[in-house]
Amino acid sequence: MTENLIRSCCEDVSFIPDIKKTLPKEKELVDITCIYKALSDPTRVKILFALLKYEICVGEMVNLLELPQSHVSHQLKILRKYNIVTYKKDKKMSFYRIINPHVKDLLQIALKNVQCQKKK
Amino acid sequence: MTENLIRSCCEDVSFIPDIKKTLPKEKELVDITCIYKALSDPTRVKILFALLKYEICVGEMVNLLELPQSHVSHQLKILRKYNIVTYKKDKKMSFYRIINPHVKDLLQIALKNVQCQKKK
DNA sequence: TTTACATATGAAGATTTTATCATATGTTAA
DNA sequence: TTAACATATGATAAAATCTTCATATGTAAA
Repeated sequence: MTENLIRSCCEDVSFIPDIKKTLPKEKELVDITCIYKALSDPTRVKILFALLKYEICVGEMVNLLELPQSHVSHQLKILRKYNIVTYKKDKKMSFYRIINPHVKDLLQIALKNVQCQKKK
Repeated sequence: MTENLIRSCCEDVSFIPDIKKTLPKEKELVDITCIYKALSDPTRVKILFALLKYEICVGEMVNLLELPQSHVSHQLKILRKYNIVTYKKDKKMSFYRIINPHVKDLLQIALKNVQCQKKK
């Protein structure tokens, strides 16, 4: 990570406007953090790991997670809000699946990150 | 995302224990969410985008972000807590850089995600 | 049309996170 | 040693999030 970093210097702040230009704008920054917020809860991450392989209905998630049904539904609502999952109704049940194409990569990187840090 | 998903069925819950085995354990789930928590604030993400290219001291970040110095320091403390950045002292100043090897990928994916969603 | 089942939502307290002010620490220069 | 500067920390109020209970909605079977 350390290669070729440009070292700034407090005496010369002239390049600060240049850095500013390269950075994402406020609106974009907030949007970027949305996906991280969506993934920063263990219940939601567990749901998503399951949904990587399976299309699962709410009742099964409740079994899987051993949490109150309302809690699971609320977490699913959050995942829907951020456009990470969608669902289709079949009889009385709602079957969920992932629609965001980047979630899988994000999950895998975070998992690798944990396993990598464990070694130290 | 939809290809080859195994469709579960509430009548047959026998496979639930099998899914459970494949999922990360509670401790690991919490660890996974840590990196997302670290990245789920716009100020921290902005700092990290800058640190992708530059090694920057706190005073410059204050200039860059136009936020109170204490706020910037607190955010840096959080990034240190999660082992995402480190710093070295030079004269009176602290120069920060990224040490986590996965942050760059995570940032790029989230950025792509935003740009991708904008198109819709 | 009742009844039961599956899921979703509202409300509210507990917890966590964010943002700011005031101040402490540590370093360099006078 | 004192003063000035750069950064870090403590305290705290405000905002957001998590979690649960109670209940609403919607569907299908009796």
